[in-house]
Amino acid sequence: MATGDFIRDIIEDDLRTGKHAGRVKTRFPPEPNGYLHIGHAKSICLNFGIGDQYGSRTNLRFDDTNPAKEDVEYVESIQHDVRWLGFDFGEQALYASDYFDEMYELAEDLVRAGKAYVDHCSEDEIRDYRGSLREPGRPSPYRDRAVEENLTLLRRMRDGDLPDGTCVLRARIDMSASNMKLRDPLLYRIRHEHHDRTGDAWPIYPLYDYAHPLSDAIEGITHSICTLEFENNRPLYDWVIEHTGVSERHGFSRPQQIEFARLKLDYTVMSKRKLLLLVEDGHVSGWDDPRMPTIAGMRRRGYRPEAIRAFADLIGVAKVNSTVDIGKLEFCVRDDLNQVAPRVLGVLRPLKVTLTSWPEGEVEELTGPYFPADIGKPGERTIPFGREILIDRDDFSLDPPAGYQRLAPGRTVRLRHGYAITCDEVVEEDGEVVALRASHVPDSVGKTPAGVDISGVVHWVSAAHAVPAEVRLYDRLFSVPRPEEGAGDITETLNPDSLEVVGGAMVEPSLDGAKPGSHWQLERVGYFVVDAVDSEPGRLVLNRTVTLRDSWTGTAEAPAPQVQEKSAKAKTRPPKKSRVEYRAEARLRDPVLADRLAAWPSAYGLSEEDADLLTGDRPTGDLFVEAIGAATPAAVARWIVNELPPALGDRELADTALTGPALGALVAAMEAGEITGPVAKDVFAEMVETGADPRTVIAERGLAQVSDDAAIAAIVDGVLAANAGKVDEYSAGKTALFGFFVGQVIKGSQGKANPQVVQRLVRDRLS
RNA sequence: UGCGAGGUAGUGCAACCGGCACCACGCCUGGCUCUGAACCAGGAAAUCCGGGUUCGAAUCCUGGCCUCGCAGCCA
Repeated sequence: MATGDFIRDIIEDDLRTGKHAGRVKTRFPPEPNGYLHIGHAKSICLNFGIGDQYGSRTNLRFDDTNPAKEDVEYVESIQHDVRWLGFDFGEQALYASDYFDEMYELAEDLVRAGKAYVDHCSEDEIRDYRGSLREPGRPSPYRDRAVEENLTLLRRMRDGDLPDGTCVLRARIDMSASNMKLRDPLLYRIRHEHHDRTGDAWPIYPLYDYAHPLSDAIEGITHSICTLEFENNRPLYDWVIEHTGVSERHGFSRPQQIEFARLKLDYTVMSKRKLLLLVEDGHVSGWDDPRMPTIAGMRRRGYRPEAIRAFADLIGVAKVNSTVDIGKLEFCVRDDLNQVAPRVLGVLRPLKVTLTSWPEGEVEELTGPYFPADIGKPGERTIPFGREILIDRDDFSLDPPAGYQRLAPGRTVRLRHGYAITCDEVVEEDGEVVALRASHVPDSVGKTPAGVDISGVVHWVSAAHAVPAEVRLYDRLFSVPRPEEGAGDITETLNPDSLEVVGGAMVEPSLDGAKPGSHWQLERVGYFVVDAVDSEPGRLVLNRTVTLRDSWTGTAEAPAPQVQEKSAKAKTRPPKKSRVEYRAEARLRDPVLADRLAAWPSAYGLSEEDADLLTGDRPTGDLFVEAIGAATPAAVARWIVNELPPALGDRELADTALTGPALGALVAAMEAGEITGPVAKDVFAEMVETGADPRTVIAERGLAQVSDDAAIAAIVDGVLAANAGKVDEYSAGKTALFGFFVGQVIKGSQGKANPQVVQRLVRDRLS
């Protein structure tokens, strides 16, 4: 189920143009400093999904460049989670540290080429020299050190001669770049630190901006997909690959970095730091606490990989930062479990019901299928039934509200898969209902005797046969939708009811000995999983994965309050310099432009706005002047203002073959009605490309406007005949289709049909 | 503030070259039902704002507004 997102669009384009010689290769590059969470799952599904789709194996590569923060515990859990999600990265994961030798060699190359230098500034000095968002940085005093000296120093760094923090290796790019990432970024820092894989071999470690592009290039990655916050790093990514020549060295095309929006979810947090805090401060039982958005937590909660992958599919991939409604995840989980979880009976808070009409000691074996008919799966189990049964307290009401479909005094309900029973008597103690006495309706299993009025269906277990279970009811971790946006500590908004342990639950005997990790639906209650950690023979522990959807609006609890506290970050930014100002400045510098602005509106009948746009630079204005010979100046101006920029793309006017006289001729032809607007745009595109003469193109291709009723009517009839269904919809009131018909006719004429004539004829035919 | 990215129903995501605003979750109605589930049918609900180009603008031009990211020897 390949969804077409913007990344796959890029890949398709690259495949068409042969950019990477037909190869597609992606990677997932986690830093082993925490457990994977649902946000990573989105990225994993994206990268591995693309790999699967294009038949290439996706690399799992650990970005292990900072030994101080990383741990083998995480590399193991990450591999386990990726495999559990259903993805294959081969026998071995890869490691950035495997490329340390080559990275170092390339660093020496950079130094030799004068593109990197060793800087002895302190951390504070480096920050200071870097400047700020508004001021450019200043060169470090060490920036122009001799190549030989840099080389010697770099080798001393590598040899471990220098203590931590004495110096760093920096790329020599541009200290005044407006993109801060380009202000001589750090490549290597000294860290006398033991590394899990390279041991004590290296006292220096590369930084992300250096290690990451090199790792991608070495592995022959074609599309390096990362999150939005790395957009500013892309020029640096490209710089490293270009100036080290690493791709060429390995015989690969250069990888392309593409950024997408990371996943955010309601009612939870996603940053590793905050998750770690929840674990360390004991707000949850560990990384795999079922309330955690970690893969491990969701697994223990009972989410299956299928559900997580479906979720990744559902939310799509885009460049807009957005927060996904956690209900979508729950939908995917239910949708998945609905197909696979056998249905069984269990009561959370038992209320004893004695069936006075049922003989003491008599047990009947009822049977119930594991799946409802629409799932279409086989299997059934027996359910013992006796004089004493247990139902859920929630299924009885002394004073039932309107529409209540459960048990109440005098009412009759169906016991799921069993008899109908009627509540005869309520046993109360201290004003509390402690038990019920009821009678069964004879011969009501599988049928309803005439005259019996059944209020609803209720789940139950036999008191004598049921097995006890500990049930853990999980709910969202936070009580507010955006815990990270509040002013204070995130722990202040933790949901106090995110875990409720129900000790006295009773489930049907078939659940005795259920396998840890197995999924069940307790009918009318929810989906549950047998806890993989705490459940053992003789002690059944069930985690509620997700509730059943509940569409009963009768007494539905009020929806969680939508706390809106967006003011926290609603600081308004000062306005930035607009393009108007740039044009105004240009006119200040160049009196010719200023004169043009002053003179042209009255001289040529231009609007102030068009005049402004035409006089921001010389070439645009020159083009205008050269073009107005044959055509009306205002029309030429409109064309330059509206049609030139999209035709230009990133090019400068001077880089195209477009000339003023040719443009004038085109506009004149259009004004004279010789050609239509759409045709003019096509011709214009070609003029920009090749410098063709518009008259020649029009004549040679026969692009003259068609206004002849008969010719157009023929096309109209053809279009209406080919879209009979749409015509019916139109007659039925869908008038928005009018534009569709007009568009089809104009396309049918290759854009040559006079639009007014088309409109008139379509209108005639349709009425 | 310099630079970069972005703004389509409540939510998420589409609409290649200007021509039917798509789909899904959620919500509301109804149907079916021995799960108030599932399933089926129907419905309400959106192009950030202003101006312009065009027969026609979510899409092109233009002005504005709003949001996010960048000043770690983190990634």
